[in-house]
Amino acid sequence: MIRGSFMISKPPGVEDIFPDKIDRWNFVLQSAFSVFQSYNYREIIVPVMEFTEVFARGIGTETDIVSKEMFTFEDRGGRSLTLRPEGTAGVVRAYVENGEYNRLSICKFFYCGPMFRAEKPQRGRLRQFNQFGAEVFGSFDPYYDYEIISMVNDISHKVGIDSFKILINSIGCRSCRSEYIIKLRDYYKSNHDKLCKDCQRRLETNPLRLLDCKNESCSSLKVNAPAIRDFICNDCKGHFEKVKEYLDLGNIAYTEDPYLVRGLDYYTKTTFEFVTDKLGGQNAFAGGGRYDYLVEQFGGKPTPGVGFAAGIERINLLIEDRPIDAKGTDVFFIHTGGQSFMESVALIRKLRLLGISCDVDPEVKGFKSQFKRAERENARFAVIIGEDEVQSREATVKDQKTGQQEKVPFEKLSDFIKNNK
RNA sequence: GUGACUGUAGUUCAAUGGCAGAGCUCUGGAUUGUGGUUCCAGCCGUUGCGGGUUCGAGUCCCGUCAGUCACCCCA
Repeated sequence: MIRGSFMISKPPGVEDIFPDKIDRWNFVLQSAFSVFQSYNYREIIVPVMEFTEVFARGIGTETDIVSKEMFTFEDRGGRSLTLRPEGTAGVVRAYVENGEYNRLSICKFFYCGPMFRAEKPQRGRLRQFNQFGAEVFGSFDPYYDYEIISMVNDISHKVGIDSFKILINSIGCRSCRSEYIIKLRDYYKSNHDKLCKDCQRRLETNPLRLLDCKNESCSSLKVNAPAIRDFICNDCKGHFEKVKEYLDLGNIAYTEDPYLVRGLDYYTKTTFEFVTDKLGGQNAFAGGGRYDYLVEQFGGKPTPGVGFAAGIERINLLIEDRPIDAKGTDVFFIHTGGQSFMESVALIRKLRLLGISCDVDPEVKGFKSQFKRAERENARFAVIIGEDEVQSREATVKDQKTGQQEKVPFEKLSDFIKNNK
């Protein structure tokens, strides 16, 4: 901080991302995009801001996300707006609002962008964070559950995440799940006194989450708790078996976790999470599942769906030791000022118009500092336009990798760079 | 949101309550116009911020802000 000035700082839990981190960022996004393309998914861009109703109805008013983690404010007309805490609800709203289900029987989308949750920040847990994700609309087929999981698996390998586990579960459909929840609630009610305070509240608000509690006395009750797999209907059971069959076929290893319960109410049947032990408490870097009633909840024609979202910052943390090629400029010009600089500027303009990346320091400095700068800019070539070169109309081109240099006439410079870079 | 810990130069870290320092980075130089290694020199601070105790506070106390970790939750 400069003395006498006052610091304007960023709000907690948001990040500035400088160029040295952008190479890794782009590598992750490009890897994801190329996998999306290989599965024939197409990009959709939806607003980061929606009417609060979109998330309240979509995600569920009793969830942690909606009840305490949303950035919500009023517009000037007094309508309640919210910065999106996740991507699916907005995509579903757009799908329904534009009547997309009338066009194609199956729609496959991917998206990426910032999400916002008012949580207490921690490493790998930000208030503004970025996700990419995908959604499929229009099919009950378990093939698509597999396709989504397979796609996340491919992206994870492609970006170089060393060790991760895929947890999968089925939480049933509308009918069998509610039957299960009644049984679950009965079981825990009879053990009400052994539950921690949080769980006594969960018993009313979100009984599925009882299975998630790490409190010792609560988790010991889990052993004898009714398990969802004993309650799901034949349809859900068959669906889950088929998903696993596809995963086996694709040689994709997974771990069944009968207690995997996700914090969004819209899921049905398949849920999954990609987890790692390298992110502390933030162990999931991707997650998703099926949501067969969400579209009709938004007033659309009943249309099933399945999707996932992955956290870009968390993925970056997982691969931060992995070297990424840093892109530098093609040519850094070295000059001695005056006419030498004027010739350089003219040549730079020509090369740039031909798509060759050039840079130069306009100040007159020693060769030593200019070469240092060329090094730092990761230049492929250093081109010297000094007094001798202006006289002979030949540039001295130094290959920064080999250290070799040669004379190249001004008019042949662009061809030389193009052919050798 | 609850609890614990941390906060010193651009950065990584030192400094029994007694003159705020080092490595790296950065800038310049080591005989005419050549980077990465080496050597020399230089720049960089109201010790996160605000109070208090003290002859004296980077150090102790209170508050505040931010970060980290755990809980919670999830990407």
